[in-house]
Amino acid sequence: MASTTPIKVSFKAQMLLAREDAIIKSVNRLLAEKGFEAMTVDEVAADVGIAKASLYKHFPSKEDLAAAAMVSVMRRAQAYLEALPADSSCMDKLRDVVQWTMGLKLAGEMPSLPSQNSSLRATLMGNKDYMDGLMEVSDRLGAWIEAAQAQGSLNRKLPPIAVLYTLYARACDPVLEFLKIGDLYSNEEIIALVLSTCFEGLATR
Amino acid sequence: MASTTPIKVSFKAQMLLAREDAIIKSVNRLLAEKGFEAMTVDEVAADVGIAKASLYKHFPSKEDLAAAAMVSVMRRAQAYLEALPADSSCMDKLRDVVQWTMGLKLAGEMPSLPSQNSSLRATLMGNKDYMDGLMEVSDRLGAWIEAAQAQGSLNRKLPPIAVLYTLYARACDPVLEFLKIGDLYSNEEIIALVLSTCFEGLATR
DNA sequence: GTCTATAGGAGGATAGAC
DNA sequence: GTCTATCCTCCTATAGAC
Repeated sequence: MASTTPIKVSFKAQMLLAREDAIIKSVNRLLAEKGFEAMTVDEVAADVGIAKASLYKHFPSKEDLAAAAMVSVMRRAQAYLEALPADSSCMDKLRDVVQWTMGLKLAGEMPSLPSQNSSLRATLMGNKDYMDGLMEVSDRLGAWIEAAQAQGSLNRKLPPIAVLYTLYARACDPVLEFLKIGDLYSNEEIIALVLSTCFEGLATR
Repeated sequence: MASTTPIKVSFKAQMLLAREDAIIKSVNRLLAEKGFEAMTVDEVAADVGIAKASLYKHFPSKEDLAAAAMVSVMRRAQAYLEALPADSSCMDKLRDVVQWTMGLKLAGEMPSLPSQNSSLRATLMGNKDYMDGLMEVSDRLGAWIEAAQAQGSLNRKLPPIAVLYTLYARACDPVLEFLKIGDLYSNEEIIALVLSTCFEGLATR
């Protein structure tokens, strides 16, 4: 008995995690598709294939569902930052990250949250996993930004915080979806275009 | 009797228009503050100071309220474009327009609509005033973009449509509100920063 | 933890008197 | 056209059986 119990517990815990992963995956996709307000908990339940009440056993509110999706994305971002080649220049790293986030967005894997909803903001701010991830990512990017400025490749006149926000904003840039709807360019071309306007600007160099 | 009737009618019509202007003004402000989904018709009615049912005598739906606000903004944009000095270069005109839209946004006068909501999209698409305004504005900006490219001040490698979208996107750039919340810079400084990153880019020139 | 069924409430829209 | 009062749908969240 004592020898089987740990295995059983571990198995159940694994099932639990697998289900929660499936939930987060659905939430992530639906958030990317329709946004927080338009996404309903019924849809999430239907998409996962479980009853709505079961969802609420895993996550106490719709806001927490969204927060879990954001934590998931943040973890992926951290992993991506970690995996960047150490011999890249800081400027290239910044380019890579922006490119990666835009790829996520175009692939329908970037949750889009209203920056205005207050109950959601409160939940996010109270979520330690999310805030820690956000802080770490911001610190890393901030360090690269300052290094790139010191090296002279990034415009020294721009406050690092403004640069950071500008990079973050590419993850929810409406230009991406507009160009995608226009259907004139491939995802790669769209990313290259927006990446260019972001770093090189609209004006001729 | 016959002599007073036209005056009475005109007066009543003027009152009607004045009230609708007040409604649109409230809608505009609330849309800028909270966005379409978070704004409730009850709030609009309370803000205007009339009953909700009265609102529905003027506008048949919440979507039409938002559309009216967008038409209003579009008219202001058309007037602004019209008033730009004819001797300015096309590049300067584009800069001026973007600067103006960002000023509107920072002043809380730029309605923010979700690009995803389908019923709203349908109403907007079906609104001739809005579509006509959008077309005219786009045509004007498009002409300036192509002229600026021909003249060499705007990057020739960028498709004009991508440039147009990029300029439009400044009207709802989250970087503006983030920097405003940070409270480190004045509105003018924020606008100058974003304008610079938009046209000159993040990389050193 | 999963289900069915339902509470509870917000919010868009309307009825009908004046 | 303005009001009060109400309808009705949708959606978050929960109760309670298994």
